[in-house]
Amino acid sequence: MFIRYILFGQKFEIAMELTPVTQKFILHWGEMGTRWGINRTVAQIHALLFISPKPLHAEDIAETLGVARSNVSNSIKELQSWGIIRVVHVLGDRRDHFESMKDVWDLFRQVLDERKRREIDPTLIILRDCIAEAERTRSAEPYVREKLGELLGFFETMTGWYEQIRRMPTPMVIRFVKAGEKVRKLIGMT
Amino acid sequence: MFIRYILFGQKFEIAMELTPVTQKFILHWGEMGTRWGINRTVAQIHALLFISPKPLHAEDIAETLGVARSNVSNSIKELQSWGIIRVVHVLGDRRDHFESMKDVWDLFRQVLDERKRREIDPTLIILRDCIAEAERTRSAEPYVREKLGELLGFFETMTGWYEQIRRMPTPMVIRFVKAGEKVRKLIGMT
DNA sequence: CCCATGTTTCTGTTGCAACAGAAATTACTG
DNA sequence: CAGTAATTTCTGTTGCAACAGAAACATGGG
Repeated sequence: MFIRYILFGQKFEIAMELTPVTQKFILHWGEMGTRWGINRTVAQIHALLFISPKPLHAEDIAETLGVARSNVSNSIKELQSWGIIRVVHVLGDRRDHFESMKDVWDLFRQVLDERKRREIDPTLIILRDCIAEAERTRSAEPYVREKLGELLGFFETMTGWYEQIRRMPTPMVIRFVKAGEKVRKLIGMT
Repeated sequence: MFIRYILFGQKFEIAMELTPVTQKFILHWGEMGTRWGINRTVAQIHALLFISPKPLHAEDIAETLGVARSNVSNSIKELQSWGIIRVVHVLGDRRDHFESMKDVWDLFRQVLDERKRREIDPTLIILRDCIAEAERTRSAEPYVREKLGELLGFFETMTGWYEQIRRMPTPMVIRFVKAGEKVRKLIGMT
């Protein structure tokens, strides 16, 4: 969010202020992030890149959000690990520029995929482990085994379902979701 | 998780150790909590109550998990605010005992409801606000308006869909989810 | 009405993620 | 192969959520 110009053969840039609307959105997105276990700054940077019409470089981001350059660097790395931003290059500029995944549906799918990989899959493993060990050693109370089993069943059903959705192309997912009422009736009849 | 006994007319209780399986589960659940923006201790307490065959009182919980009594008190309040644990009373015992919602599907539905109420609904409001203001003042770039609109559309579609699911009784939800493949085909044909 | 038991609130402490700024490293250019 | 621009890594700091323990408060029973 800089304005760039050249004067007497020298480059200048001044930080462009965010509009109130943009600010409000970025701040809210940051708060939402914290509620979902994502660092506030990371979420803010993502919000900024998401609504930015053009890719931004790290200095831009640092200046616009008022955080340290190093902080941006690490946050960018975090966002990359989530696979939701990528590096692009601008002609005549050596600096890395970053842009967010722009399609909302793809974006959320990507986040869900990552969360599944990082959190749900390990949980499935742990639950299976626990159940196996409880079964083997007979140490745990039957009730514990029962409950862990129910939890595992739940997660397995849900991931299985997600795998289905996951394979659909975006337009089909949208159709699927929007057909909620219709589907409900169909299933109700089954 | 205490063993209680009476000796020479005096009550004794000793803290019962958690089985390795139970420990493993509680610790993992705690970590999962932190990843989703929920306090570790809160999540651990919930895990403990979930797999406990009988309601536990605060002292029990504090002793078993090795945290301060006051910490348990506040965490309990937090869990109650999520609506996933409730107070029960045991005959001949003045203390409050707590038990978790026991049905996995109900439990997750409850959590989803709360998250929607706390996070999604406010986000919808903010987004509508932002878009309205951008529309009114014409201050924001068209691109920003466009992106905010897409985001709003996404959230509206998803919440609309969730409302549908929300109204189904649990067995129907399960059927619905398990019928994933079938539904996919139905929609594909639509 | 007082004592015992149980719970919540208050207050000060602590551990750690988040962070800034400096230093080191890497990549480019003329 | 300097010299500069860009980025990452390192190191020390800080703010705050999480927490423990004490104090205050509530409740029930004899």
